[in-house]
Amino acid sequence: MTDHVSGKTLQRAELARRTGCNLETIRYYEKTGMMPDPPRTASGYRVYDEAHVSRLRFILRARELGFSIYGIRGLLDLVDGGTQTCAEVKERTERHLADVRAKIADLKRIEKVLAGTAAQCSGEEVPECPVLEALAS
Amino acid sequence: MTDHVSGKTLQRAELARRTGCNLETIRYYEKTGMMPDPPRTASGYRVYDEAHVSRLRFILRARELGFSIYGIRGLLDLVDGGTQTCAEVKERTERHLADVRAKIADLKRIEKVLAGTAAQCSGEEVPECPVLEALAS
DNA sequence: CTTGAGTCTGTAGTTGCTACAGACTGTAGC
DNA sequence: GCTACAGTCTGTAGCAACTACAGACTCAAG
Repeated sequence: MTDHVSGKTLQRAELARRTGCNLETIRYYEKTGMMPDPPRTASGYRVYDEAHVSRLRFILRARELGFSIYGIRGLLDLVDGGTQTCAEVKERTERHLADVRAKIADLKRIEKVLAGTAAQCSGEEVPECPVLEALAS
Repeated sequence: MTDHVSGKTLQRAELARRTGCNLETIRYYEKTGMMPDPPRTASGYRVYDEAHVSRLRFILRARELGFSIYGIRGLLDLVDGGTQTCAEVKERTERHLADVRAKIADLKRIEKVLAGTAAQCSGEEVPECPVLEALAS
């Protein structure tokens, strides 16, 4: 662990700490090909640099925005593919945006039902609970 | 399969068809204790009745409303527990409602970011894509 | 030279299903 | 009665997207 190749190098735990990513998740992203296989020390320890930090942040940010692994991989392919075809990125983003909006609509429908039935509850110990009735009917 | 005990009896496939539930999911709900172990024919075939249909519909409806298996199990316990303490059902519903609302808020935030960045896209093949920039920064 | 923290690997667990494989059963036609 | 075929049975493996071990190794400090 005394490799000082060029610039700052990080171990896995440091990368995790700096990105807020779970330690094991880093290995998972590597296994799934989203993160590149990092160089290793003679004893096999992974060595990361600032490029890895950026890459991981990109992935985490996309995750935060609800992109699936599959979707992120697509985005990364575009990034890695040299020519970044903005139109394609835009299209994917908008498709994802449509998904997000559909999910919001779904949840709002659910919210309405839940709020409506809960509001009917007296809170008393009555034999008929409006929520359970709503679910059963 | 010539058991006519009392009332209409259904096989698994019929129960699935009538509730819109996947065939295998029924077995899964049985295994996880949400559906009761149904009686069997001499040869081991599961036999369902209208009570099972209702129960399964209850479960599916709760799933639709985003309750987790764990949450549904709680609801079912209350149902099965004789005295249905409405107050408790209400409390659980409201807790779930809060979860749903939090999820909506989350998705709205995501929507905003996605819509904002996508709007900046020219769609042209420019070297800097605003979406990718937004993710990377 | 030992101790303790960090890392390595592979694998199993999570949630909520879904989809098999391979054996059995039930029914209809001939 | 026999055969074909659909339906059922079981256990187990797979999906996403991680997360959490166990058991072996390595590294730096005291």
